[in-house]
Amino acid sequence: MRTTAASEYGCLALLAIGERGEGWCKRQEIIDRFAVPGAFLEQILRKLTAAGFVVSRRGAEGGFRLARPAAEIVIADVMRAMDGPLAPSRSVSENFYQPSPLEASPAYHQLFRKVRDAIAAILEQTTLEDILDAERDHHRKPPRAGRRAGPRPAPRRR
Amino acid sequence: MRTTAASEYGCLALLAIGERGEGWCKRQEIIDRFAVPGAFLEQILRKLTAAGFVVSRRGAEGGFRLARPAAEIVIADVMRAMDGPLAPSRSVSENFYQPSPLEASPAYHQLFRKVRDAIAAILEQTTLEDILDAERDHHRKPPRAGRRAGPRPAPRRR
DNA sequence: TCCATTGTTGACAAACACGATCGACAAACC
DNA sequence: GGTTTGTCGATCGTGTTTGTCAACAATGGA
Repeated sequence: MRTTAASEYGCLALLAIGERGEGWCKRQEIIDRFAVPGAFLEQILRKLTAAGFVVSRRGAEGGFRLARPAAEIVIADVMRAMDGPLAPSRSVSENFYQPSPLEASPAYHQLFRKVRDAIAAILEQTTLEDILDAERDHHRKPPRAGRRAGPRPAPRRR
Repeated sequence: MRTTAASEYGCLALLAIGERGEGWCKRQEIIDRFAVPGAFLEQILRKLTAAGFVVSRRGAEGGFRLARPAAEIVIADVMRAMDGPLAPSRSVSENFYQPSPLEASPAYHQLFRKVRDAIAAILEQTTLEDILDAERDHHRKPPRAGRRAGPRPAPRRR
């Protein structure tokens, strides 16, 4: 039940790019920050551009920038663009359906659909902005064992 | 975020074996019922045996039988035995941990862990007995478009 | 104008996992 | 003994994943 490295790297790249805000984020910055193989990242950035998550600019002072507000970039969409289906089996995928012997068992079919829905529910509800916020939060308070107290900051939902 | 065919076939095999109750279920029966490639299924049955889910008997009238009550066979364990980690990334796996660049981002790391937990929650809670029950249920009432009483039959989309 | 920087493109290739097959063998039953 | 059925180990093609490379194009600055 694994994602690919491409999906992980893609998400991380968006994080690095998003943190730069209006500025242009160079590929090299991403490489330095997350220690991902540069030549591979290049391919991933291409995909992110093609999928419309980021825009690019060449030349000195070039780089990548988000194509739209972070709040409008849904993680589920990012992973689908990189990886294909979120669903554990294509036979229960909304967007990439394909038949499979699994369908011969209604019970399993429904179980797998439940798994798919659970995954989708989380990933569809999370935007890049949520990630950026959480990352900033985490920077402010060094990683402690206990999770914060107090009246939670109102879960940000799109 | 996919499972392998081996995992699907393994689950289906257990279903077929479980349905035979005390009797010995031959490989051929499983092949006939689910249209899975026989030689491949053999490998899967070997794994299921090695993992202690089923026991086997050779010779004419041989076959496979559950090694313990269906209620004690947890689907999560089955899939782990077939596929490895349930987690979407090894960096958030409880049982198969490995480092990954993802850990450089606490926000993503937590998000992925949430996904892992959601998957595990469903699969750890479901036993083969649940599947057997659901399958029987489904047999009693022929596959109709509408789910029981309720207002609209909720358009079946895939 | 020319150069350094940076993204763009397409092709390529190594490594690995997946899905599947085969042949020889071992037990159980008739 | 022969048939049925599971066991084992090896192998293998294919596709995907991960990663590299070289040539090219645009941008900004000297």
